[in-house]
Amino acid sequence: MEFPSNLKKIAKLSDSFSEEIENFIVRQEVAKGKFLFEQGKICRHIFFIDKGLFRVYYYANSGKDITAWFSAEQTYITAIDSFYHHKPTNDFCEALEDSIVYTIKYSDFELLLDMEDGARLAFHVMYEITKKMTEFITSTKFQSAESRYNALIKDYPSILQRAPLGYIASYLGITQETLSRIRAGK
Amino acid sequence: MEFPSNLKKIAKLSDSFSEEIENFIVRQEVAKGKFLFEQGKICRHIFFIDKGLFRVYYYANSGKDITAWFSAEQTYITAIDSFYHHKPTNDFCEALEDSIVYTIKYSDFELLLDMEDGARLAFHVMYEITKKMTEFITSTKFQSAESRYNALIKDYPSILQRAPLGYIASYLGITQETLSRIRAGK
DNA sequence: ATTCCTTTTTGATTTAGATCAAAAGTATTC
DNA sequence: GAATACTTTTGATCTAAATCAAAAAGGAAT
Repeated sequence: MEFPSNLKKIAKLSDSFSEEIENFIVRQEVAKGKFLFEQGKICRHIFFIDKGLFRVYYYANSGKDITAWFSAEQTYITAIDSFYHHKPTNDFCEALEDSIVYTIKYSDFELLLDMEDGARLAFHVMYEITKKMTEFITSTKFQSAESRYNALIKDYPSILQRAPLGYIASYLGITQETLSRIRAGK
Repeated sequence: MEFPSNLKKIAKLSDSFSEEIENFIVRQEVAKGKFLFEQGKICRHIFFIDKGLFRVYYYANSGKDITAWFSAEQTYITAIDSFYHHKPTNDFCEALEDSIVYTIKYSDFELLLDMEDGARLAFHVMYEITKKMTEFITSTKFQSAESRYNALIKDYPSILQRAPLGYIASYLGITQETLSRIRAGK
């Protein structure tokens, strides 16, 4: 299992704890088009993506669906508010490719929290999520659509081959038409 | 001390741990205009605001300063990447009012992580930060300047009396002129 | 008061990106 | 292959918000 050994290093986990983790983590194959969580339901897991690509999205009041996030290899996804407070989420998380994830369910996560080094894991996971959000927020304020697009393909070059244009556009907060024009070089 | 007793309930901490916390938490008065952290320096604390108001901001390439966050009573602030990895932050955090904060330094935070219930604290703090960010990101995508403004004053009514218009405008990602016109009702 | 300085408002113009609409490409299925 | 659906591009127009500029309104200091 690739995942815990990476984690152990990054989150500075002890040998015993990272062995222990394996008892709680479940490997899961997710076919393209399947969902990790859905609007109206409770998200009961944290997911670590080993392979594949996911899109988190929601429906705006206007009715159109808006991409909140993409998540690919070596990142975490969950609907944090739903996971933590056991309440329905407003988001969908769909596999855009056949994927493999490692999952941990809330009750096991709670057990891990109470173990030695559990805090390091919790903090690490939340840190990674927070960092991604911080970068995104900074990248949107007062940046033109074009520079946001350039920033995306710089640190995520494969996204263009892997996701439809419309999904990418709403992630960037622009319309598909505008994104198409940007790509064409105006 | 008000802070730990709140925290104990919210983050489901044990009696002994929430007593223990008090040994690590330092109360600090921060005069208006003073900084909790600054660009180029390492942010070595997590701050919990008991009273007052802070603005986190950075300088864009254009040279203008942009408000990343406001933080008022009962919220946490830190420069998470700097705090976790001991590297210089890019942000400033300035007190907009005479304020009182509770601080914990990294080395003590590490000690807490290793204690029983430390994970609950870590997860709780990070959860609160993440939640705020998620809401902000959702509120910006495809929302007009006016509705973003309305959303802000709805869950933060006092901000108008407490922060200059220019700071609020850059937080919303709009110019001060536009915000002024929105307030005037066009 | 008067002056100086900061913050906010108002006005005129420009522009990035939305919207509406249709055409062109690319896949998938029969 | 034609027929069907998506997906992406191109075109024309419209609009929200930026930009540039200056006036007004508040505060603080003399």
